[in-house]
Amino acid sequence: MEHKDIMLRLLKYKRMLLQFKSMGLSRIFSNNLGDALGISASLVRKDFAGFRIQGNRRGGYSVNSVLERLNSLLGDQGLHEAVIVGCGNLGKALINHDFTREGFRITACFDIAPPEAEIKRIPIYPMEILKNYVREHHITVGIIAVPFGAATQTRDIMEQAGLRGILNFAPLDLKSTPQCMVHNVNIGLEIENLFFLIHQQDKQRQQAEKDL
Amino acid sequence: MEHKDIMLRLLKYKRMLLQFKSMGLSRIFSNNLGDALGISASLVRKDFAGFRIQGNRRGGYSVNSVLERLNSLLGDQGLHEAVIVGCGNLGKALINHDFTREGFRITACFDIAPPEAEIKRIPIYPMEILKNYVREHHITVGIIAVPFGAATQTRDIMEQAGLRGILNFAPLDLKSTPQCMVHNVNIGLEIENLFFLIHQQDKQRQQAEKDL
DNA sequence: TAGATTGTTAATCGATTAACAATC
DNA sequence: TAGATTGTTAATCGATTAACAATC
Repeated sequence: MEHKDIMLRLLKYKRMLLQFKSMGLSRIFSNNLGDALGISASLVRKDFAGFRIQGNRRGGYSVNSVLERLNSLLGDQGLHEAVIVGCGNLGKALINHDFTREGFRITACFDIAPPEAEIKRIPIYPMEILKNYVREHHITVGIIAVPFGAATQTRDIMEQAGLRGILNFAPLDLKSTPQCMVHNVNIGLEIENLFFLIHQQDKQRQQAEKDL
Repeated sequence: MEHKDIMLRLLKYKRMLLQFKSMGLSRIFSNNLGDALGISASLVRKDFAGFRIQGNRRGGYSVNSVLERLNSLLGDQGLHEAVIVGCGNLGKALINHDFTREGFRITACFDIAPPEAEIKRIPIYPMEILKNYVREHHITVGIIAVPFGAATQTRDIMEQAGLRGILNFAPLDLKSTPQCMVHNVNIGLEIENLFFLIHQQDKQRQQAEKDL
């Protein structure tokens, strides 16, 4: 968990620093960054120290040099490329979305039965082509946007095709392997969780009223 | 963090137990559940004990009675209802998605300029109506599917409308308040994180090769 | 210099795991 | 009974925070 979390924080530092930079700031304190990200200044300094990002004991950190270091750490080789598997509602929505600001773009979509040849210049191919496409274009990351029932099989096909990372939107936890890392985003579970947490809050507040 | 995580686990227990039940199992061991969810048997037993879910020292847990207890804990008052704000690509995709299996349904969508009057029988209203709608229908949870620039303002409008929980898909972290809890799902960040983790893996493997 | 902030170490905190006695 | 599994306590682990000396 450590690794995954600290990595995410590095990305957040980068985004926040870009924002600070666009606002004209050239120096920043661990304090500011912590506040902006909702974490402690200690943690910012610890993270930075761990990745040999150095500051100045008087004037804080230089926005530019931190960004430089972060870019070299994050492997800032321009725009990344990813593919989508599953051209239903969610798949189409993702195709239509512009992720260039986020640092990557969707180059193709795959489906057992492509509903169209292309959407917004992005081609939709049958699944059989996936493996070749991944090889030829050196794709490493794919998104699963297929229904529940097809997800497990799709995952395995994608791993066999040589993909190294998968973001899964199907409503079940797919497992990672050493060859292929899977992160799961379960929208339904997140919503249900909110209902549950609110329910809990209400129960606690009612209890608190009783106690008076 | 504890609370959020253990709650999510309770939901996962429930889903997994429903699956076991549909497969005809009536009793289950902490062992089985742990394996299925990728956590330790100890943790399952600890979670259960914490919520007074009791098992039998010989025969494990009764699927039905655990489910009963979970349902009463999770406040299983039938199908929950949520609304969406933002009727772009993602908003439309979510409207079209059927979440009944996940325990809730979308009852309405809101947009500053509704592109259509309804989609799949789900009405799309102008933002001005949100507050009244939330009050009249006792809605507690909403989904943000608006662009980056509109997100912060939208969040505040939703809180003022009386929503208690928000799932945010806009690419920035919105903050929670005591009145309104926000969970952020940043798709772009998740994808970038995968690229980054793969990059790290490659660096480590290259290093390992060198060390030979 | 005095003041402020980093870099780093030690303390804290919480979650997970291991171990084992209780017991069905 | 013997065996197996829970329930619970203690140990571990890792991440975060607090504190403070170093230093710009």
